[in-house]
Amino acid sequence: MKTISPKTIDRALLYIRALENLLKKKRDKISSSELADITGSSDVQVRKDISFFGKVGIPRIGYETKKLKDVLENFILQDNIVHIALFGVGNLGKAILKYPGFQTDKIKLVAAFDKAKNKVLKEVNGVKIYPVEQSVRLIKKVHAEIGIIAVPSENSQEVADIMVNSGLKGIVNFAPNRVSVPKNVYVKDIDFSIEIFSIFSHTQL
Amino acid sequence: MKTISPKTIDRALLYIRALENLLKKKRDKISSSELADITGSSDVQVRKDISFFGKVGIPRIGYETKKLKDVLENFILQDNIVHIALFGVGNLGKAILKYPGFQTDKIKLVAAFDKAKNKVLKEVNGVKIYPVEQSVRLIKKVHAEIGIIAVPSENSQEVADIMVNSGLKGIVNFAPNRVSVPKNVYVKDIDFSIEIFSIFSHTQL
DNA sequence: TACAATTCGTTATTAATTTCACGATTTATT
DNA sequence: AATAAATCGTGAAATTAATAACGAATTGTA
Ligand SMILES: NC(=O)c1ccc[n+]([C@@H]2O[C@H](COP(=O)([O-])OP(=O)(O)OC[C@H]3O[C@@H](n4cnc5c(N)ncnc54)[C@H](O)[C@@H]3O)[C@@H](O)[C@H]2O)c1
Ligand SMILES: NC(=O)c1ccc[n+]([C@@H]2O[C@H](COP(=O)([O-])OP(=O)(O)OC[C@H]3O[C@@H](n4cnc5c(N)ncnc54)[C@H](O)[C@@H]3O)[C@@H](O)[C@H]2O)c1
Repeated sequence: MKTISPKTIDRALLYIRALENLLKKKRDKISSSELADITGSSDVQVRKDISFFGKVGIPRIGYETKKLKDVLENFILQDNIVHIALFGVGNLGKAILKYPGFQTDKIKLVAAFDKAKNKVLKEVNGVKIYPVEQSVRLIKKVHAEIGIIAVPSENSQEVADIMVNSGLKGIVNFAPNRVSVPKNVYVKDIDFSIEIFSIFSHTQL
Repeated sequence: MKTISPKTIDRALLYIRALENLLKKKRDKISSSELADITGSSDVQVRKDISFFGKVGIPRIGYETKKLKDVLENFILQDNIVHIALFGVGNLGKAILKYPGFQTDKIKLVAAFDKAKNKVLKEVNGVKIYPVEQSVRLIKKVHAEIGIIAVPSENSQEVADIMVNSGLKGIVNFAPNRVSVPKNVYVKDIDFSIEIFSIFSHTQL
């Protein structure tokens, strides 16, 4: 039994969203090359990725939009809804709370936490902000799976520790430093400054 | 002459920042394995990456913090300052304007643009918000290199076109769709929802 | 019905990246 | 001086990922 590669998963997520958009536009068929254009890939890559999930395409026609979306979603997301807990309701945290992309039928931001007393117990975009002291209990109660770190880097490790104790299995870390977690917890760092430098270096080549 | 790999560049940026932090703490020596721990890599990977830049290490000792930082910076950033232009001063754009990481001695956010009349001509964190109509002229004037797209996805392509016309060579796109640009312009998509799904998938494996 | 055109699916090939293995260098110690 | 310990540097091996090449399937058409 072959295992799916992480790169294939990430591209499949792009395919899924592209397919959703196509469905909204009532496009019921799509070819590998058009899907490649939309998602910034190549037709071969698209077919190769999809082949992992079985034979879903129709030669000479392409893929049925709905069917392909269902096949990909079934494997990658099943009917799971991803529940998110946010730590830090400052500049970035507030923007995240207001982000409609985190309140869809597939993703729900279920709780926010802040250390500052004056931010606590307010509600932003339907999400209540709780004091950090209640976080472990509340996260377990709402069964969140993913945590977002949007606190200053000085506090990122303490937040990561709380997340681990709460049973979160995945973390997005926006603070510009790494946090230590047990190796069964997956951390993805998103570092704006490093991204800028990386792009800049790219343009210098 | 070997060319440097993009992955090495991205890790080198992490090394540089780690070295800066070590210097602040007056640590003047560092081993590949400790640098690996800090940056989430492996000691071999660190040495292999650094070996691209020459023989900078001292056997039995490690690397001189200052020297290694200089060598890496010299290759990757020279003494360039990266100038950024931001499009879209909404929830995310405002957070970015207030982000201190974008006002350092290596990165400067030099201009912001918005379509909405009521946002224009205000100043956030020392950066003035201009009407989009003036963007091409202003960006050329201040010699920005990198643009940030923080507008709704319906408007991302028009912003990308402006960026290309202004001569920007790199773009960070936070809108959840791809934009078309000439192939000499480098675009990095940062898609929060896809990141969440990706992490979630990881935790399911 | 035969043939051309189109697009998928898959194996083979190539390229890129990471990991391994180990020699070389330096310093400390007996 | 010889030996041990630590750490760098690097070619080779292994792994992972991307690309190419091409057969198979389907449909439209002469
Ligand atoms: N603002 C941006 O656009 C931006 C971009 C990229 C990364 N970041 C990073 O994201 C993080 C947050 O940035 P920001 O601009 O929102 O900062 P901020 O100072 O505006 O907000 C930080 C918030 O975290 C809260 N906090 C502190 N310690 C906490 C804890 N232990 N538990 C819960 N809440 C806690 C504070 O009360 C505050 O509300 C920082 O690490 C920053 O470097 C910010
Ligand atoms: N809020 C978040 O945390 C978040 C996270 C990830 C991605 N995003 C994405 O970032 C983008 C911005 O999100 P937001 O929450 O800030 O939205 P927002 O609606 O709060 O702000 C959008 C801003 O863009 C301006 N704008 C629209 N068209 C423009 C144009 N052509 N030129 C210049 N300015 C223009 C609007 O006037 C508005 O001020 C969206 O694409 C969103 O999907 C947001």
